[in-house]
Amino acid sequence: MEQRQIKRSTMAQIAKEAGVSTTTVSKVLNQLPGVGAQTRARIQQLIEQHDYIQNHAARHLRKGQSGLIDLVIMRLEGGYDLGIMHGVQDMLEESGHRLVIFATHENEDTEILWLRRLLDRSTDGVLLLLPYERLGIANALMEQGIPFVSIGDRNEPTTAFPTIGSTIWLGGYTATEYLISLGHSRIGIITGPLHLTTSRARLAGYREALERAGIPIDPGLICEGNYMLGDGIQQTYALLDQPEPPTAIFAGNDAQAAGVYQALYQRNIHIPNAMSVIGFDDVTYSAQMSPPLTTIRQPLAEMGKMAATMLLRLIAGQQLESNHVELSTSLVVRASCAPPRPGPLMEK
Amino acid sequence: MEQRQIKRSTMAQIAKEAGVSTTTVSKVLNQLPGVGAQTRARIQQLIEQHDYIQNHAARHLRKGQSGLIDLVIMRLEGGYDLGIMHGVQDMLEESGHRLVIFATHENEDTEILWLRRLLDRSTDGVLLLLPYERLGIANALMEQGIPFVSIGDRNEPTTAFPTIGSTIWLGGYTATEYLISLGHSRIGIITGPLHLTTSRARLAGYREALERAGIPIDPGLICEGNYMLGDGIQQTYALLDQPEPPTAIFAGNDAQAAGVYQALYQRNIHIPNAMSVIGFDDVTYSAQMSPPLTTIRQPLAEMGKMAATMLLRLIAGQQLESNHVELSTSLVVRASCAPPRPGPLMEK
DNA sequence: CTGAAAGCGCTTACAG
DNA sequence: CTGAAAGCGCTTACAG
Repeated sequence: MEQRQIKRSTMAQIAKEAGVSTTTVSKVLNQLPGVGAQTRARIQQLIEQHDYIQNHAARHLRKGQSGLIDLVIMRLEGGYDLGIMHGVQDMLEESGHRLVIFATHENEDTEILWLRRLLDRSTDGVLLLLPYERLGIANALMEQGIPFVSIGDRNEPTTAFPTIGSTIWLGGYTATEYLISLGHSRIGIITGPLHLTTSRARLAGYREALERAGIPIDPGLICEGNYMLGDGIQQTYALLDQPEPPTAIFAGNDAQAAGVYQALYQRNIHIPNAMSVIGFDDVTYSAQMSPPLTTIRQPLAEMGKMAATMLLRLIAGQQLESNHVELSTSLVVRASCAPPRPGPLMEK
Repeated sequence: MEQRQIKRSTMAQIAKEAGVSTTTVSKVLNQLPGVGAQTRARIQQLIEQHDYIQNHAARHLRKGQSGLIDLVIMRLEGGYDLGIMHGVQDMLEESGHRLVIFATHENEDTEILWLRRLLDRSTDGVLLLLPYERLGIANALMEQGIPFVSIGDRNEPTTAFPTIGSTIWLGGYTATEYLISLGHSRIGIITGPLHLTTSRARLAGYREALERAGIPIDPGLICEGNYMLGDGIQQTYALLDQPEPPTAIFAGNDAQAAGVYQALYQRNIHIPNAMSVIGFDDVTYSAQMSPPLTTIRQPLAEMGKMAATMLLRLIAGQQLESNHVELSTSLVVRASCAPPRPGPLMEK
């Protein structure tokens, strides 16, 4: 197929045709003062006629800004990540920046490759959507003086760099309290890796709710998972195989909840009649599960937006009013929870 | 927080320290011949010492290549799109290009905005992941001489530009044949919008399989949908409310299949005991459904890779051996299909 | 209000 | 093998 490269006009051409200098054209293009109304109009017209657009590389070289933001991610999974990304996109669309996606795939080599590429000054700033362990990247960025904001999970309660998150503890509390309000008292919880502050926050919320309700905490009902479908399945089996299994399960995130669903399906246990399930995150597919998942919503899009806003501010050289921001979680009631029902698990 | 911008070294500095011209440094950096072994070594060392990396904007301005590829998408949904994107990413990582994601959100204005931005020469090429109607964009790109490849659905059997897809017809045939092999003869199908070639291809495959098996085609079992969860629900109800409902349902894609699951759950119809369900696409979450969805796999990652490869070739000014490529679909058996069972739908 | 000139940091003929 | 010079297409003090 033919794909001729069409030669686009340059500022010099416009200037020539208009009989002015490129300086003047530049002023018109950038809406700067210091141009006569008539001259401006004439140039404006020419610009439109030519369908002229400033060459990006040239501007970038002069101004030192690429208009690019890197979003670094371990792997695009389509849940949590995607929600954040939507928010980021929305914000950047407004600001006119473009979003470059980079997935590290947990591969140190590609990570280093990316890090090196950063140094060619082709990125104005970075959004970090990485799990805990990889936060060494943050140090590299700080060293290089590249603006960045970190989103989501982390292992330390406090950090030296800007972060955005949500009120996880409250989410854990709310989920548990809701289950209790439905009448449950044996509530299983499948957590994330407990070395993560954010995993422990969920658990702490769970504990708080039980304590407030005067329900004793049974360590047998607390299972550590890994935020993935697979451990959701396994830990559910572990929970079901208890001498006195729970009547409700609180999963650490929605992917894990999908695992809970699968295990329950295998054992032929009806949701929510025989077992209530509540998740965490409220990703796109949560509403698409059967039955639609009741979950704790993290305002992912808003978090992404906020992170982008903070980053943009950093890039502009402004101060952040606060280095750490947490947006509030909320309960989304759908169809996976019901009052506990006496009797064996199997029946409908 | 402090985020000092660190001043990086330039080629000129390296040249000065090495006591050579920038010409020579440039040759070393780009591994060009014409530099003495000793000089080369000395410069190489200096480069490493300085941790020097070429300024991206300057290179871009000189060479006219930005190293950026735009992926244009309607909306990142986390299914089909994401699979393609993974493949694209893999390929671009190899080639050293960076992936810019742009979502149009079905909004004409943002689309035009994006189109205009393309003209600043900041993109080397474009990957189009858009539904049918929006393919007017293709024309704009052709006019501008910007290399691009279109992926997936389309309304015309043939196009003037490069496309990549998969053997949809065969997929439709394979799915239906599998159901028939299980013993089903009343097989419902929920299609995508029938003005799409790719939707009609699925249906044609379905017809072919039934005809081959000598099973008469019942128009009442053919429902037109829209590739979304919602219509999956609705059309399933329509199918169930037939005087003689099907024993198996073939959904146009996996999102729709999730809708089928929901409707079936509502009516308390067991999958696969009382109803078999087969999907199309094999997206990430298909295996996470309860029960895991049997589906027709489109090799999404491979399609993305192939599209990127083709685009890269186009950018390099090479000829494509073929303008249209279709990768093969395949059956992925999981747990949502079983032989039909006589008797009413409700029982377990 | 307008423009000549320098310069952003590279690469690339071209000459020696 | 090596380098001086031009130039990619802009923006920005600065002078008039």
